[in-house]
Amino acid sequence: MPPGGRSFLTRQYPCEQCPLRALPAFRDFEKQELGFVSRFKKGELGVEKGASVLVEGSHSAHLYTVLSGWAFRYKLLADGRRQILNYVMPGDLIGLQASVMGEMQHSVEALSPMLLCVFERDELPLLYRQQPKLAYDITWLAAREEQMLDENLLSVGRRTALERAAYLISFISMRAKNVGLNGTKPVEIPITQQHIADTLGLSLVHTNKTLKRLTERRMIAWRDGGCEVLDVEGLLDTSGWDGHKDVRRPFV
Amino acid sequence: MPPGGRSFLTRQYPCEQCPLRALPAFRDFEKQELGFVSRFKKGELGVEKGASVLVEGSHSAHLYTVLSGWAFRYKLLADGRRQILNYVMPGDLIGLQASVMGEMQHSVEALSPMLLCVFERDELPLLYRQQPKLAYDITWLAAREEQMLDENLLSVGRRTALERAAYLISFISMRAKNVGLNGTKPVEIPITQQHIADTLGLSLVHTNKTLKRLTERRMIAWRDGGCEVLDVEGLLDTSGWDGHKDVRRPFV
DNA sequence: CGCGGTTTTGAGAATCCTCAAAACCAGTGG
DNA sequence: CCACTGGTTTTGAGGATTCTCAAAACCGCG
Repeated sequence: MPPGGRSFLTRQYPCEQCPLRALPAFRDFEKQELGFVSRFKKGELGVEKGASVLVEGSHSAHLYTVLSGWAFRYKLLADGRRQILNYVMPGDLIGLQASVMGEMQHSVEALSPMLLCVFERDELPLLYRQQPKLAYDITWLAAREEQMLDENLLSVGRRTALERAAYLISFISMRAKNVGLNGTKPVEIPITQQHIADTLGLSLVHTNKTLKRLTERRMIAWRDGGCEVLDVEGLLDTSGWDGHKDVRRPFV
Repeated sequence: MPPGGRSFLTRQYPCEQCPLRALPAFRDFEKQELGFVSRFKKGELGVEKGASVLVEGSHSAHLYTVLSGWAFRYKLLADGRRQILNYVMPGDLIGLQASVMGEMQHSVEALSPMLLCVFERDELPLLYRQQPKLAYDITWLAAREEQMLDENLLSVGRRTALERAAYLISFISMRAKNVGLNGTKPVEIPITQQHIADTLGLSLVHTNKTLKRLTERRMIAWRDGGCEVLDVEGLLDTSGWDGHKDVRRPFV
């Protein structure tokens, strides 16, 4: 049972009918791979909004793939300062660090209700032995996470507050659209300005004033506790970011 | 041939006599793994200080493990602002992103003369098929890089200038000591204050003033174009960082 | 209606930036 | 041997950004 309470177990989605597989963003599985993953998967874990999925310092016995919902990864300093490292969306793998290296060095918290596929950490070596292609996919995912972190670090280190905010929102928005969150409607991101502040490395007050400028330019709007993205092109433009090429990506 | 000029090829160190293997920081290989890596290795590449090892946007056909020397990974914004993402030391793998995902999203530049083991990107799938343990090691290395980036991002986003500087220098120093750079003498880091500034997300001037405070506290000293670390404990203390547990780590 | 969480606004203070110039230092060529 | 050069470090000063403190406004929910 994960820390942070409020969770439940189910077994609703057999891998053969995985809702993610239908999305064009993800690569197809071979039948044999599908069979392996199906055995590899131990069930589904539901977590409520605000619940901790993983906490820093723990030795989680599990590895998860997000089926639905949003979350974020973060670290804390001793006095409570928080840095959000990245956001987690459907198809993303969480807990790989602990699985591979032994201990979580960051925490993960749900931004919305989530459904997670549960895998056993101890069976990862088996996957590497029997499914080299899947093993390669896992490395692919790790490399992608690293790439996103590189970009985030560039942003926090070298972009201005306005550029940072525009970059972050367009980045999240594009990722969300890519995995079909919110369907075709304008993307709504379920976060508070405090989350944004803790991602950008800014104070809440200054973040608010920065977002106001984006709001005035009609690029975003704040609706019932979330950020609605109105003009991704405009955001990309003010951030000075190219955007991602969305290649077809693997997941497990 | 890598971009950035000034490089040469050799074949001096058979894997069986790899100088890294003697270090206590690295795990041992089984004979069979050693044989594979030995065939996997195509030769050695020497690069001079200041040379580009990899550049953003390229599709490098190679993957490297650092045998000796220092380097750094970085990204640039369109107007020239630079963010250094991490430093590269012996035993580190570089170019994995391009190998796995197709294109480099960052550049790598040598801080000192370096010697690199050269591998073929195209043979990586073969490694995954025949050597699951090595494949696992590569994932381990990717997860470790991610972990370092997380910590760097926390630093740049949430630590004060003084904490950041102290964290960075103690971090580099501990890594360097771990892989035996500079032997047992106090670690000397071959970087300029501009590098530090671009790592911390600060201006050169403010970085200089911040480093001066560390110098006055006798924690560091600047000697012939590099940073000498005098008091790691003091640095750790002022940074509010725990330091790394140094587990025995793999390399390829 | 009251409550807790979130957003918004104002204001003064601290941090950090840019501009500018000097000092320093190793290497080069005269 | 010395002057010159380019890169790096150091210092000063004014200005912009960002921070903290504080309070008000807003809003969904019980």
